[in-house]
Amino acid sequence: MPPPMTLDSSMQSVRELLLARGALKDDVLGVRLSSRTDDALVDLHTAIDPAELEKGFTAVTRGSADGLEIIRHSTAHVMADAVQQLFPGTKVTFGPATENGFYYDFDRKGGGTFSEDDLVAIEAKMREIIAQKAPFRREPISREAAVALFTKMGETYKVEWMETLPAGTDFTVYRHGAAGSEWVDFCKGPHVPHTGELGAIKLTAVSGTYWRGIEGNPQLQRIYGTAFPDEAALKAHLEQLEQAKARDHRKLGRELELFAFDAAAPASPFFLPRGAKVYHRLVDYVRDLYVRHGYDEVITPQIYGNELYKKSGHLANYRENMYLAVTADDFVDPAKVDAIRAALTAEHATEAQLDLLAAETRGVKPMNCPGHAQLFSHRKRSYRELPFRCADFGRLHRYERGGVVHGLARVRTFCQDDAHIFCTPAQMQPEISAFNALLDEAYGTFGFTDVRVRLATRPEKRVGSDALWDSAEHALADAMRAAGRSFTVAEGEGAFYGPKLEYHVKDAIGRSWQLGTMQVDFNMPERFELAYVDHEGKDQRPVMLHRALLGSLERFFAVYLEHVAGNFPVWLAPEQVCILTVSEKFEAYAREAEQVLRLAGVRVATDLGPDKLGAKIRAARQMRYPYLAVVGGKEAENRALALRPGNDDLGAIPLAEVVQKLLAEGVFPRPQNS
RNA sequence: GCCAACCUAGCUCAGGGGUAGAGCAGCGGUUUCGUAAACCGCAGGUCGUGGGUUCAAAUCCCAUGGUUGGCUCCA
Repeated sequence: MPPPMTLDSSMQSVRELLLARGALKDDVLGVRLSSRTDDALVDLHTAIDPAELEKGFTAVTRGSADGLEIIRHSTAHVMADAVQQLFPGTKVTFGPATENGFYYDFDRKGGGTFSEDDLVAIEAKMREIIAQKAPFRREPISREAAVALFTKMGETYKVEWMETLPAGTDFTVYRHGAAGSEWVDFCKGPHVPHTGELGAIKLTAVSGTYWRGIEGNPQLQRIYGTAFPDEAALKAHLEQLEQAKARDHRKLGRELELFAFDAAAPASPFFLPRGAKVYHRLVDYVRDLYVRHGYDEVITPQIYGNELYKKSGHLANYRENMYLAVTADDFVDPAKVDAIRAALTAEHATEAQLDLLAAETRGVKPMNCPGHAQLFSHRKRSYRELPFRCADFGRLHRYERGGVVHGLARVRTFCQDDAHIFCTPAQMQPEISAFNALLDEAYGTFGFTDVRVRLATRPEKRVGSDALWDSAEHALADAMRAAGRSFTVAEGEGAFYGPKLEYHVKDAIGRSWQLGTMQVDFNMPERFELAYVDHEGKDQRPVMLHRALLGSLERFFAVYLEHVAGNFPVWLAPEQVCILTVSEKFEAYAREAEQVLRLAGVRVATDLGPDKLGAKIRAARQMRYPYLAVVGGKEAENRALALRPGNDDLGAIPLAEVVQKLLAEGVFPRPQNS
């Protein structure tokens, strides 16, 4: 063990400082210092200048968000300790706390993997370490000593990481365990006082990952776990996971007969009649918005010759995600087939290869934008036509790798409520503002009130001048400010052709989803040499705004289905009401009532079978019809329906009134003034 | 694609070398019933697929398809 570095005599541990002030409560794990802007979270082990504490601090307790992070980070250390005890020769890499727990990435000796049985053993070993209540210790160390120590330990990943750290970085190690058999990690902390502070732990999963997240780097084994201040909090977390499972859209989709998947077309949904009704209602709702917000819908081809995708850049940059459409005639010349195969599979296709693909192959569209650019340039355009808001519900196909597909949320065929707005540079800002208003209306309709926006700015690899980027980014930012909306900036995360706004919503159980997007694109108009004639008769280059409201409708279907846990509102539900007979004696009237509702345009289901009413209500509730309508002797006699929304009971209502009520509730939601 | 796991009736799941099971759903019958499960019966599966080991494979092994959880969080 290298000797600890001598500390500046003015430094004192946070523990001592708090103790002297009488502020060291049992549940305090550290402090947040007001004097520091970043890395303000400091544990009890850390030595600081007492003056720093004087400037103000907040005690970090076990129950706080900061405390939770400390607990989880320390639990990750304990897990790594357990793993190295049970599996000697395993190398450690990174092990951070995360939003829902923690993980640690390992390189197991000989490239071995961990099984779920291993997790059980590791968790048992962790509990042993925790029971020892062994103290954590923090130790500042010189770069040279750290490199020497971890080199000697054979921790090559740690050493590699140290070598990437800039000069002047403070190096520290943390140890825990009994003297003589301490587990040590190169770590900046913070950590709990001793392992006894931990306890409510659970290892949850094991997965493969790559060193520093880069494909091609050595394959590591990641073990996931979670930890909480106490067992009750852990139990609550696990129960919440169960709840999320209960409203999983894949489960609801099956149970409510909305959609299905089949190995005949992996990751491609079959929308069943009930699901298709909802899907079409969603599309028609967006169309209803479009009418009032000045969009024009177009219908464009599914398959294009690849010249188009060469022009747009997709063939060079997106072909691994594209489906090709072939015909028997494409296979008559074997030499050509070989050349096409070579061009398709080349990591960086040459210009000649791209030309070959463009000339000889067709692609199924993965995006609408190239087709819309083509449509725009189909004839001469005047400034009087702008902005041209070109909407398209075209079906898109993208080949997604097997591991990333997920129910309806990530599929290989889908449709977006997509539109491209062709406008002048001066029109950008008002168009963006108008889109915000449109988006507010739509999201409000679906009950997504917690909307967060990220502005993704210019990436390193980009096209267009800095002046254009400035104006594009300002247009997005100014429009957001004008609408009084806050946003965060995601530096360098924009698309190569322009910056974008990403709209994220939180669903009913607090999960965040990206739905809408607004992108400013200078690239595509350039590539397609798009032009409009200005009022002086000169050609000008339009800007393309690429925007989606709900995003992929498949994905939105999934998000919304989980958000409402299957309980669609009357305007969207596959069937708005289900008629139930008290006994089969009332079938005739029930059928008549069904017909009246149906002819009026109400979506209606029936259960006229021989079951008892209680059983029918139970079954109908499980199908989540917004309204149940009971038909018995009284209703048949009075030409009424006993209407039951949810668990409520409105009693008998005349049939004609029911029709009016359901029609009124079934229209697309609109703001008051439109 | 990579790591781990799973795949048995339409759905949820039992069975883990020795003749394929249950509940729900479906179908038939009895009951004709007033607000979250009436009763009786019938039918339904080459245990994802292909190969192997074995006297014998749903069960063990290999391959393959599909599915699920991960592969963004940085010492």
